[in-house]
Amino acid sequence: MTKPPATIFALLDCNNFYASCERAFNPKLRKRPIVVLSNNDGCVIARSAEAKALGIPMGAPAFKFQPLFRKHGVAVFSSNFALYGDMSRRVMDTAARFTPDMEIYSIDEAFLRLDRMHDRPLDVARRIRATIQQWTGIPVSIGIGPTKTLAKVANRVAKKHPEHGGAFSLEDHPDRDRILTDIEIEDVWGIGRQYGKKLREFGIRNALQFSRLDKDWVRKRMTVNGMHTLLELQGVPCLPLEQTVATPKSIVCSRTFAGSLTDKDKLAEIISGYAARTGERLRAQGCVAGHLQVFMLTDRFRLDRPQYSNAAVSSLVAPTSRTPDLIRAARKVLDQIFKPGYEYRKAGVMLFGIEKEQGRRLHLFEPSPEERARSKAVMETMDRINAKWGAMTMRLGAEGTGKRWVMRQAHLSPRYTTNWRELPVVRLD
DNA sequence: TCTGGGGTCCTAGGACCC
DNA sequence: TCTGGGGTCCTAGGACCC
Repeated sequence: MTKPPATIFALLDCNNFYASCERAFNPKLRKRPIVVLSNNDGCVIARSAEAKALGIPMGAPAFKFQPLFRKHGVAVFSSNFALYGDMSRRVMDTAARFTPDMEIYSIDEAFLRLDRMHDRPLDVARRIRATIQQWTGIPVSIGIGPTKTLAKVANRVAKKHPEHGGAFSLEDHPDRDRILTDIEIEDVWGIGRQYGKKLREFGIRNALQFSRLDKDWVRKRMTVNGMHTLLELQGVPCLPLEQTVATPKSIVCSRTFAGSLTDKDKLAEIISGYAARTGERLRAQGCVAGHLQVFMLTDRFRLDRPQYSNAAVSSLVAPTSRTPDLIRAARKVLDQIFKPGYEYRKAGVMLFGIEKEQGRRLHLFEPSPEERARSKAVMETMDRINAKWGAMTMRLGAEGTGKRWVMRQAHLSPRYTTNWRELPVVRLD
């Protein structure tokens, strides 16, 4: 009997993705430190290499770092997810030309399988990298290993040591032990702050030490997931390439407001807007939802103010993706949980009980087929218009007519690739 | 004034049933 | 009053990821 050929995983990861997206359309930003801020321009969620070198940490509150930004000429951007999402698609489409065995893991990462190809994995990786750079302007790093977890490790090495040219392979690497020794325990994929702290109490400080622990000991303390991490570090694949896109279990839209809010009608408009956004995403997945939750809370950082938070669920009469149904349910829940006199700082809408619309069993209280077809057509038209002309071009009255005043976005870049009115202009002087 | 948003999975323990 | 084992389902909490 011949052994099945070993799998070879590659992890492709965009370097400082959001910062790189901003830079791709603005050559003046080359070499300049860049930070991208969260919603409301609250905290730093992405940094260019230059910004990291200035010691700006991930999650840094923007207001505390203003002086540093000014002093070093840091280019500051509000997050522009329309741009990042579209750039992500371009990167992924480019990678997919090289192999069909690909799992899009996040907006800026993909796992690929590089066995079953003619050329050496490292050579393929270098070609993928160069092509993505050329076609999209986004720099990526690629790590290669016999398991996903080791591919992650290799990716770290590729990022940290530029002398490898952005691609590094750990398969059959003679010095694997030394490399694993250099990986801090919290930097292992699947081991976060809590487990890291716990492991350090046992004297486990790096990936190599962890990989030599007893399987059952790890399982008992870190669940089956921790055991998988252990085995994967030893080169035993436990996590397969997931190529089918699963139906989401939940869809959330929530925001922290730029200021606080006491007015129930305004809150109702905002929550209606969130319900509409979840509906759009639900329909984009071809799904319907059975339950809708609304939650709201006061400012958790202002302990001198009265605190209140609450959430409640409404079961929809029949699973639906129609925006009016979702808004109606959300407003009903708001009536239940709203308490006057509090300054609300954050609210959100969550859908769950999600299933594919096609082929599902119909519910007793389902609208008639004619009614369903008609409302489906209305929703589709709305989604098409908003896709073409920008989000919220067309919306329901319940969402309010005011501007999106609740969100602060003082440093927003143009939607270069997804809006005709914001295309970049090239001047040849 | 100022600290994001969106997800997944696992386990322990309680309620309930036979 | 004490006495059992085994199974399922649900929820809360805790961990992780980007």
